[in-house]
Amino acid sequence: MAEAETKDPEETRDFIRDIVRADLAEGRCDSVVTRFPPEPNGYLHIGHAKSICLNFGVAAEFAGRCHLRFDDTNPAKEEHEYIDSIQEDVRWLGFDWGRHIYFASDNFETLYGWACHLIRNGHAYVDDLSAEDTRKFRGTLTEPGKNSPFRDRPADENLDLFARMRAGEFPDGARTLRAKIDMASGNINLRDPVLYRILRAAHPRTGDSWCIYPTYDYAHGQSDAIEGVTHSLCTLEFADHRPLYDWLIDNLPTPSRPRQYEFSRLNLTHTVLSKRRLTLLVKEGHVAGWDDPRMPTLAGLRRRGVPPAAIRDFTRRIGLTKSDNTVEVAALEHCIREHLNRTAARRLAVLRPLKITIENYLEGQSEELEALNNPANPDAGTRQIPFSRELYIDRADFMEEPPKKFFRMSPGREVRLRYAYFVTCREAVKNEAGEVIELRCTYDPLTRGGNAADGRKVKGTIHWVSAAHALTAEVRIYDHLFARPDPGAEGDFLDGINPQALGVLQDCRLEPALGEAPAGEAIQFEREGYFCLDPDSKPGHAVFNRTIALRDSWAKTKGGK
RNA sequence: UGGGGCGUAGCCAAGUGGUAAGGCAGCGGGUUUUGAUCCCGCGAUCCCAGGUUCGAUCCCUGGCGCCCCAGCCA
Repeated sequence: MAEAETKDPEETRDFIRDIVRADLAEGRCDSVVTRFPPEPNGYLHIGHAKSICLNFGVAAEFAGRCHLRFDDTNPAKEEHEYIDSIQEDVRWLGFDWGRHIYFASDNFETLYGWACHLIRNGHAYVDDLSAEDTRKFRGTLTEPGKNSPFRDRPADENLDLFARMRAGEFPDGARTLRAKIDMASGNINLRDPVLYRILRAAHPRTGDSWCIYPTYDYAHGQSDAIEGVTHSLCTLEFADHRPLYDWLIDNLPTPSRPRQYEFSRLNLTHTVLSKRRLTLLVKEGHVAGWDDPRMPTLAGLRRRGVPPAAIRDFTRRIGLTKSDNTVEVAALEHCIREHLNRTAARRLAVLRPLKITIENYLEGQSEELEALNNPANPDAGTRQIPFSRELYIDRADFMEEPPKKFFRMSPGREVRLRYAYFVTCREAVKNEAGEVIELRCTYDPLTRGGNAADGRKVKGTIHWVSAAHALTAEVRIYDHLFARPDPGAEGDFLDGINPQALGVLQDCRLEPALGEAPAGEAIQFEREGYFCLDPDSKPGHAVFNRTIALRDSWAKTKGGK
């Protein structure tokens, strides 16, 4: 039922799928092999979801396969925690790499041998230039670089030096292995790019068995070739690297010839999607962690209660092109509401309780009323909700002096309590400070279930909960992490953090059926939004996260006035 | 004054020599025991200027604008 998702190659069309389709049709490859290649130096976010859905999606649609490969070539930044979280997040998103999990580090020995191959053919050399001098020799965007004085060392000397780099004879940064291409190229990536650097750092997988590590440019394409990847899909900023990608494949005895294609990365309003910035938010404590529900990380979205199917649908709807784009969060929010509306069970919960007393309802009496679990889905069945003399309604549903078009409770007005009775507010009781602390009401016994025997109508329907039967809970309300749509467009992006992004309501009252809510399951609190139980919950202290509010056109009219 | 990429509605995005899909947002209206959902309706001198053509968003030429690249990060 939730399978509105397509497996038909004709359904989703974009320039990448067109290329794959043509390659298959014209025999340039027998089957398609893609890969999702994260570096384990942070948590996955919704931008990665776009790439994951593309790579695994294309593989599934064309009956190929998609590998999960970790580009673990920089032990200075990588951690095992990330290797684990990435796998968990990809699985949660709904994808399965089967036995095809790989690590660039598995290829270190092969890569080393191929580097020697490059040296022997005069395609690479050991350079003694410091990092600073390397930069100086590289030239600028408009001026060509200069050849390193070490550029023309004989192959034997290079081979010897390279072996000694590996053996640990030189300090970090003392030498590099560079491809010998063209220091005058307009493409800076071709100005003798570094292939290996000396770096003494414990690697999450190879430990301290290496002190030289291949760079991305050297490891990535070769890993693709070793795995038999046919279509290496990456984001636009790597387009400049493609000539180098191809040059390496051309000059190495790789078992296959992968092709790289680039698409534009996702940008979303009201949040940040750069690993650097997300890491900063976590490390500096601006959020509670990578899985903070305000974060655009998959872990954060999961904890927030966003269904993975909504994310998949979102990535499909935004399309795939090479144009820079910033998608409005509203588009994501739409997908979330759409999926939740179909699946979430409905419950009544009062977030800001205001007590009301039904004066003509007998003290000590109570009854059970039947309520639909999901009006959109009859199969979801019904449940019983207790009703009694003392109830809670939301403070926002009462106004002593209501403006025009306010359909909720106010003195003298009759409204419907959902699934219960019509009630009329007779009096607002105030404290010394003049604040309304209780409403005295009467009910019409002939409206049980919410329909009047005489057919009279009522403008508003509000939710409620029986005071004596209610559960109390904490509810966390989330808003956009950044108030501006474009954080950091001017000044430090951290200054744009929305202080209102997290709001905590401590004294919420829930209908009893909510006592059985399993963690993570989406529930609609009627007239409020979609919520799910947070793992912070303890016995006797439930904590709910608001995944997303229901659309609220009343707030719009009210605010627009 | 180098190299690469991109310019179709507020935001995504199809299309392609014959006169502009769809989604999101917005705005109106209808249904409604969630002011939700659902349903209906409304928006484009296709970056600009020349040229080719019976006809150009699409082809050609020249502009303009935006993004990326000078890590021993990925």
